[in-house]
Amino acid sequence: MVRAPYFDKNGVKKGAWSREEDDKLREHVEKYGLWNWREIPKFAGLSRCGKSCRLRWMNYLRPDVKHGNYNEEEEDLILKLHEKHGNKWSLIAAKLPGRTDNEVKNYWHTHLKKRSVKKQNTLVLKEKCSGHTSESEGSQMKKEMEARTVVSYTPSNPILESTPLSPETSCNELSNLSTDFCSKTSCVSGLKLE
DNA sequence: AAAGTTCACAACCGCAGTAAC
DNA sequence: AGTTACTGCGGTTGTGAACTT
Repeated sequence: MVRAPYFDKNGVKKGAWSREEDDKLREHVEKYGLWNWREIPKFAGLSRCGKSCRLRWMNYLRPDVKHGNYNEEEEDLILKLHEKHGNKWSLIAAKLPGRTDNEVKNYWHTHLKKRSVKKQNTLVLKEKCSGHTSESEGSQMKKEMEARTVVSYTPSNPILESTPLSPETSCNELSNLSTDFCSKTSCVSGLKLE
């Protein structure tokens, strides 16, 4: 699950942290506090760069950090805050006690992104549908969106790449995905959605 | 059972902001 | 005012586990 430990050309260790390294860092920080991340690894007897130590401490070793087990409240809060602030992970994490920006970011990408995209697409579709009153306009729009789905389905489409599609995926869902991608990328395929 | 694919997440990289000199 | 060093942030990558074919 994590990168295997290795040494770079400068003899600095990288990759997954061992239990022993964690203990050394924790012990040093508890004893002397946080003062200079560049110096801490030297004094703690670690072959790591300061940046790596800082990340390890901030995200996993800090005593107040909790891992996993996100409840619904937290999920909703992340979604709301992301809607409001965008990818300001440190800002979002600050509102969630015990959560780190890295963890929130990972959680959003793996669990909440799909929900967020779907929600946005539903809203966009609702708005568009409410603007088309006649039946012919509605069916015309449906055709248009289905056409966009074909145009937008390329390997470079990040939304589609990140969203698994089953054979049962409806045309509407596909349209939603392409719609979202278009709006996000200023419509690469040249079909603009206003 | 083996091979291929997707998921989950720890860790790295590069950049920007800021403080110190 | 310019340069350097340090820190923090967000994007991205690497890889083992889990799942599917």
